[in-house]
Amino acid sequence: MAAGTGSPRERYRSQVRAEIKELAWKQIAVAGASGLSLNAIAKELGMSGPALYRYYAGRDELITELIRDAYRGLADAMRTAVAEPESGIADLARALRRWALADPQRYFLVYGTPVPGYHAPGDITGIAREIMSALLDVCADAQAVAGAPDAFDAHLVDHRQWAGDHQATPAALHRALAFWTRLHGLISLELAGHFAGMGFDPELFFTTEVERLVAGR
Amino acid sequence: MAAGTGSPRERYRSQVRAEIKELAWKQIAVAGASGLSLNAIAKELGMSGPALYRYYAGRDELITELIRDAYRGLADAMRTAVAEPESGIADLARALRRWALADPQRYFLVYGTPVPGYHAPGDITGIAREIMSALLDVCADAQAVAGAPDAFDAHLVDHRQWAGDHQATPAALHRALAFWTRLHGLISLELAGHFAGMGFDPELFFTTEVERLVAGR
DNA sequence: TGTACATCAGTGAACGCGCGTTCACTGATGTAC
DNA sequence: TGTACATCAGTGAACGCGCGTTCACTGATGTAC
Repeated sequence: MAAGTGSPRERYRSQVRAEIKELAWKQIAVAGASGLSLNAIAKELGMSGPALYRYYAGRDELITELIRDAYRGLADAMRTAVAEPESGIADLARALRRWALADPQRYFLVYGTPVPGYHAPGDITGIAREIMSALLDVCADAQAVAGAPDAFDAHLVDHRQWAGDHQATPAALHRALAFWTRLHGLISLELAGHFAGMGFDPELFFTTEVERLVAGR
Repeated sequence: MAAGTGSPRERYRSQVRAEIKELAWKQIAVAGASGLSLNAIAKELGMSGPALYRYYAGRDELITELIRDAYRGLADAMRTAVAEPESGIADLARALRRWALADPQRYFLVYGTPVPGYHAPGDITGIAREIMSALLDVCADAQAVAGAPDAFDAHLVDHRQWAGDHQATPAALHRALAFWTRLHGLISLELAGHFAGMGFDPELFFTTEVERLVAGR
C-alpha cells in the first residue's frame, strides 16, 4: 500500500490496484457483491481481462480485500467517533448511520447476508472485534440507567467471549448488544429501501430511537 | 393452484409447479436468490432445461412467485399469531422469529437486500401492508406505557401513509415501527450468522429484548 | 367401443452471452556494468 | 553515456463452463364423434 513510496513501478502498481478497487465498489453498488465481475472491471479500466491478474490473484482475493477494507473503514469511523471528546452513544450512532448511507453495499458487505460460499479470513474477525470494542467503550462510559439486572445480564457473566478482555459490566455488555442490534435494524431496513414510500422521515425516526436508547427505554 | 381439483392434466401441472418451487427454495437456501438457476432445477428434477418453460415463463416469473409466496406465508403466520385469543406483542415476536428461523433465505427475500434489478409487482406491496396491519393491530391493543408524546409521534400524525386507514394512535404507530425495526435487527443478525461464535444464547437475548419492548423500555 | 384428431409435456440441438482463468507472447521500462 | 539484460505490464487467443432462452420435433394423453 502506502502510495507515494517505493520505486515508480511500485507506485504505479498500487495506483492501479486502487483504481481496480474503486471500479469494483462502483460495480458492487449496482449489482451487489455477487455481481462483481473481473472482466467488466477490466473493460471499464480500458484493458483486457487477463491484465487484472497482474494485480490480484483472482476474484476471491479482490473480494476479500474489499471486505477487509469495509471492516477497516467502519472500525476507523467508529474509533474516530469514540475518540472525540465528550462523545457518547448518540455520536457513535450518528457516525454509523452516516458511514452506512455513504455506501449501502459497503455496509451490507459487513453486516448483510454473507456472500455465499465465502469464508472470512482471520484478520477480518479481528477487525470485527475492534468495532465491538468501540461500542463497548461507549457503553461502559455511559452512566447506567436504573433497572435491576435481568436474566440476560446474568447470562452474559459467563457468555462474553465476544467482548474479549474488555472491562465492562454485564449491564454494559447488554447495552452494547441492544445498541448494536437496534441500530442495525433501523439502518439495514432504511438502506434496503424498506422505508421508501412509507411516508415518515427516516432520519427523525433514527434520532428518536437513539434518544430512547440513550435514555434506556 | 388448488391442487386436487380440475382435470388430471391440471392436477399434474400444478403438482410439477409445486415441485419446481420446492427445488427452487432448496437452491435459494444454499446460494441465495441470485444463485437460482432454472437449468440446475431442471437437472435435479430429472428433466431438461427447456421443459421448465411449460410451467414458468422464465426465471423472473419463478422468482416473483417465490417472493410472493414468502410475503404471503409471512402475512399468514402473522395473522394466525394475532388471531390467537389473548395474543400480544410477545406472541407476534415469537411467531416472527420462528418463521424466520425455519427458512432464513425466505425471510431475507422479504426483508433483506432487494434482488438487484428486480421490481416487485403491485400485489406484493399489498401483502406487505397486510403484514404491517397485523403489527398495528397488536400494537394498538397493547395498553400504552407512560411517556409523553415525542417529536416523532407528532411527525407521524401527518406521515402515516404506510398505515393506510388503520385506526391507531400516533403512539401505537410509533410502537409498531420500533417493534418492527428492533425485531428485524435481532433476527437478521442472527440469521446472517453474526451472533455465531459470540458466545451468548440468541434466543435468550431475543426474549429479553422483546420483554423490554413490551414494557416500553 | 373404436377411430381421428387436438392438446400438450418433454426432448435435443442450438444461439449468444459472460464468466474466471491459463498461456505464450510483445514491447516498454528499469537496472547493471 | 551507451549497451546488454532482466523485469514486468498488458495483449489476444483459447478453454471450459453454465446461464437463459428459442425452436422444431416426438410421443403420450385426453377429447369428440
